[in-house]
Amino acid sequence: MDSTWVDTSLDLNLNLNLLNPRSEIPKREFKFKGDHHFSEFEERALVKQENGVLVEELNRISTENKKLTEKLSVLCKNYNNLQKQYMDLMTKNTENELAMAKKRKAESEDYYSNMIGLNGHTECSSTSDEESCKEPKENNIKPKVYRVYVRANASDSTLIVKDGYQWRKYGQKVTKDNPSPRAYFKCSFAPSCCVKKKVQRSAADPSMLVVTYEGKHNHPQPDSKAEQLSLSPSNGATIPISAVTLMRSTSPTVNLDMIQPGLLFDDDAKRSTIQEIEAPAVQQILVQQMASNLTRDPNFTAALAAAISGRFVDQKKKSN
DNA sequence: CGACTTTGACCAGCGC
DNA sequence: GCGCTGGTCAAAGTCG
Repeated sequence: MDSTWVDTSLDLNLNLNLLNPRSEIPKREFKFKGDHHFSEFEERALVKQENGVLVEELNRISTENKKLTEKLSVLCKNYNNLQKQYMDLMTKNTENELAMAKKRKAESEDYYSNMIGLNGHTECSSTSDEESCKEPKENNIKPKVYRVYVRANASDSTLIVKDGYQWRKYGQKVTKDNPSPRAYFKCSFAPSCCVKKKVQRSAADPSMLVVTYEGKHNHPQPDSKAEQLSLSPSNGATIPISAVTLMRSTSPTVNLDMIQPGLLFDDDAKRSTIQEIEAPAVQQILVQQMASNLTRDPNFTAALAAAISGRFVDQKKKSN
């Protein structure tokens, strides 16, 4: 979907002629009209007339603003519905994939036993936290893997993705298929937490960071304020967590013991598709939220009105 | 001084 | 067995 799905430019439909007293609005010639001096009465009448036109125009703009706000909220509603439907569809597809994988697994038990664990568990599910870290390796159970794509500044070499959790970097490696290094992080908030994440720039699109999460946190999110997943600090931009959730929903959420390994890691083709879907999706959400916030904010409308009136006063001064 | 990052060394898995 | 590769360790360095 194109990011121009909603026009965010504030077309206030200001009749600039309104701001230019030299055009349609009756010219104010207070002092002379030929040899004729306006009387104070005539002068007041002219001002009154002009004020009337302005008030009328202001009312028209307010009405139009209301209409636009309504249209925007309808658009948001429709978008949310579509997103919900899309999520449902994705969930169904994932379930189907898992079912197919199960079927294949049953058919070719030998093949899968060589490639992956036989146990159906996909998460650290043991009773103690310590065990939850060790057991997957011992029993050949792979923890749940989430892959998230995050847009980041291409010039920023740091592989830091703030997601609200506390991470300790324990390694960095240049991999074969990607010139940019891969950084390895462990959750450092709780010593017993075994969640790891890998961050690497996408080979296809250096502006995208590929974040792979492994395992499940066994503690609450330490930074509750960090509901937004922000990009590297240098650019200061943030992506709302809803956007990331959406991205995750489109990326292959996989259970290693169910899906053929090739489907999981040979995902270059998938990745390009994912990027095509995700990048505009994030932009849409940003645009949507910005527009929604702006139209709901009374301060913004007040500031807008002030700016318009200020500009009008400026123009008037200039024309005088 | 403690927490965190960097980086070279080491290890395990895999293919040939 | 050997080499390649990804993942991890741990000592040294850095920073607040």
